[in-house]
Amino acid sequence: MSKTTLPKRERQRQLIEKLKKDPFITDEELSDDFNVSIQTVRLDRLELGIPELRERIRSVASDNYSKIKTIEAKEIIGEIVDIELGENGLSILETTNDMVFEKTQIVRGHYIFAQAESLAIAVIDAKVALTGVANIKYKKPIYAGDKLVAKAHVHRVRGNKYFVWVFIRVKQEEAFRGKFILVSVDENGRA
Amino acid sequence: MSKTTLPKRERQRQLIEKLKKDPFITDEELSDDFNVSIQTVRLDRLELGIPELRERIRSVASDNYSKIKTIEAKEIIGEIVDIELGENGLSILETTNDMVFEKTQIVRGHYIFAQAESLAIAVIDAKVALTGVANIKYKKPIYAGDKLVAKAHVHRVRGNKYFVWVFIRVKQEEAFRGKFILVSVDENGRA
DNA sequence: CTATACCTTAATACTAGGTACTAGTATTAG
DNA sequence: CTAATACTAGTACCTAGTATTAAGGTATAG
Repeated sequence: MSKTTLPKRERQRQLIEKLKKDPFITDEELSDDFNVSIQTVRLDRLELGIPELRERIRSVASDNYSKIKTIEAKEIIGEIVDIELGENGLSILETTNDMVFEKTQIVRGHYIFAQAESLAIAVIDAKVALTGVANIKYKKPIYAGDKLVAKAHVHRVRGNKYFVWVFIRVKQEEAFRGKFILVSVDENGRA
Repeated sequence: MSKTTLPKRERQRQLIEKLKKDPFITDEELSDDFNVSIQTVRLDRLELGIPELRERIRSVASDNYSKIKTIEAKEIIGEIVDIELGENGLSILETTNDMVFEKTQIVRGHYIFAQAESLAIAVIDAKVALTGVANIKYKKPIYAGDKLVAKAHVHRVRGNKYFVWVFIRVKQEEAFRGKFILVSVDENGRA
């Protein structure tokens, strides 16, 4: 951008920004960008306590390694602690900071929906299921850290249609209720 | 484990396994584990086409970096391509293999729900919103690769309640419809 | 106007975790 | 016995650094 060199303060501020956005930048590239020597970049990093490229990459990798693992394990969202196939089930979801709206710290609705739907699907005694209809209501906001306890109950079965009710409570207080009509399908996804 | 060295085949098989489970192992550690020289490990990697530690870490990092980014960018699920605040909006979600039930390749309902809810929240002209009630219906199964086109329309506003209808189509065919009642809240999450 | 402090650059020695290559030994099969 | 296969050893080189010492430049205070 600009050819003139920035004052130290500003340069360091931008350095932090830059590496936050993209931690995969070498000192050499940075020294080019800022139009200073590579030593200056290194002094800056030292002052700011920013580790070297390889460490940055390593931490991105190991941070996300476990993170991704848990996200993928989320075929079913929430941990099923008790289930009676075709009858009822109970699952628990510990909400985290990843699940919230930044501004309000309120857990995004679809995580709650996902827990409920996952449990509803798990509880019915069919190979594969599809949500047909859901009628849901959020009763009160849920915050990061809240432990959601979902109870599902198979209300009625008619043909390949399952009527499942799910209630989610936080500290004994009802936070969500949903009625799902699930449709079991064959291997080809036909109802 | 065993002090005796394994036959080459078996060692290489285990090497692959090991690095799959944990890609953060150096050649030196591997040579210790397998009780062979570091050169042997390197020959093995060369034969098997396994890159060096730093490359492995780098790819874990960058793979997951974008993956995490998109997951985190999931403040809004799907890409909003058009929006008239308070009126209507349009978003597109390209479904991927990450989103499906393994057995049937059918996209999990909560992704669809999330797209619809995200758009509904985005379209209303309020700082923060919370889903109060939703009435939804899945009309047909959606498969990995399908492009979901969601249209939201603000139906009515009453006080801090917004009635938003969302329709999702796949190749012009309706796949989902939902009616959301969204509640705007203040900074403290109160309605 | 000079002295001091700070900023920047340069240069050198050293590190981890490799690649690429050459040269060798040990073991086994035919 | 010979050839093939498996393994080990060692060297030169690379990248992206750390750590340290030294040397200039500039701005500001006295």
